[in-house]
Amino acid sequence: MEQTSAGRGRYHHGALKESLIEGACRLLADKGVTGFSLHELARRVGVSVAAPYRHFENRDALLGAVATRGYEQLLRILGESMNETADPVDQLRCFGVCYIQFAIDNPELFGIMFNDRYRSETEAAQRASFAPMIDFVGQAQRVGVLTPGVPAPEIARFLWASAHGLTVLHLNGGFKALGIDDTPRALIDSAWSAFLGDQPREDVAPG
Amino acid sequence: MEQTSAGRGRYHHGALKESLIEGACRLLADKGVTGFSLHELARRVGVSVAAPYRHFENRDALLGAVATRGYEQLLRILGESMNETADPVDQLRCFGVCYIQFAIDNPELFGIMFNDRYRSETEAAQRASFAPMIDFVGQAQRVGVLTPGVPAPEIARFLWASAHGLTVLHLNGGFKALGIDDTPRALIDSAWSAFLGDQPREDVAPG
DNA sequence: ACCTGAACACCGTTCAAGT
DNA sequence: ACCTGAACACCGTTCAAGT
Repeated sequence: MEQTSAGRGRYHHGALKESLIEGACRLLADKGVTGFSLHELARRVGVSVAAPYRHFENRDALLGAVATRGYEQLLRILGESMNETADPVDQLRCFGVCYIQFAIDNPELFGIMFNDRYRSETEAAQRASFAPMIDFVGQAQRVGVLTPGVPAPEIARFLWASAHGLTVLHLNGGFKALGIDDTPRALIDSAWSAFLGDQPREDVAPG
Repeated sequence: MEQTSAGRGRYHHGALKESLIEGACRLLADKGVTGFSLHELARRVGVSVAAPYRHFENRDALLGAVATRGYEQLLRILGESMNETADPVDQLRCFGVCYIQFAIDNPELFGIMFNDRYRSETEAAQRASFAPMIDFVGQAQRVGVLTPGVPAPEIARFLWASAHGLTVLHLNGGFKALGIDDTPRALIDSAWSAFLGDQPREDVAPG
């Protein structure tokens, strides 16, 4: 065998830890949490079953690292999307729509991110994902589109929570029998209309 | 060995299926989904490892039955609590508080109930739990405390979703760093104040 | 320091066999 | 019809041993 990717390639890898995380992300997406196994991951990455234990204390620690990647990916998506408009209300709406879409695109990853089992691993990344949301609420308050009476973290928390609940119920199929438009955009518009006003803006021209 | 409980007691049980579900509920609460195993369940119930397969197609089907029990229990709790007052707004508040409290008391069960994995088993029970909520929203609309313009199922869905999101974030510890009162009651009051008015009623005298 | 080989206890599921 | 016994492939984790 030739040396693998990273250069030094002593036994098998130069960067096994990174390969494990990437492989784990794919394996999780393929098989779900229940189908996820360290044996198969080791097989896929081409390494012995014991090798991952040099880099992660156990299965939970590895899945915690995957969940953390999830938060980083979500943060990046939210950042990109919310920068497409300067209107604070549209930014908040963007957050909700992207949040639901992210969960639809990565259901197994999303399912892991809020599991108490991995909290110690994901805590920091979760807080980092939450921070920009608070900023945008603060901006909306300063512009006068949200009441300044309530602390921004409290409003942000509620917007996050309701987006989260809508997402879970949507993934769970809870809206199918209700005969309601259940696109991410429609869910958010309808849910947040009491806060953000009833008429969503049409196609926003990028900056 | 003497005959067990139910009477006929041919080999071991009269009602193995019921024993399995009850044992599974306890095992789930003890060990969580990840720690839950059919081998240990069979051991606890005092039956061979193959026996459960006469009553459930597989592990998922058994956990689906447990999740269904969860919905039935939640429905009972909601019903009891919401009957303690006749005021529609207090009834809705009751729903939110009970919902969060149920999840705090049964975190592993709650975690299973909204997993897509068991949806086919839980679908009907979930809809049944959701129905009274729609009724109460309808009543609140007729009394004029909620706008009649929006269909009741849509409002109910949103209240459920936001309660669900608050619950998950709360269980996940997401409110600890924010320095906010995070009792179930405070979470619901703050979250729903825009819909249900700002001043929650004090102790309601029962019927 | 980083990885392999081999092993252990445990798990989901199956199936022939018992009553 | 309902259950047992025995088995299979698989999994999480450990540990002595290799380079």
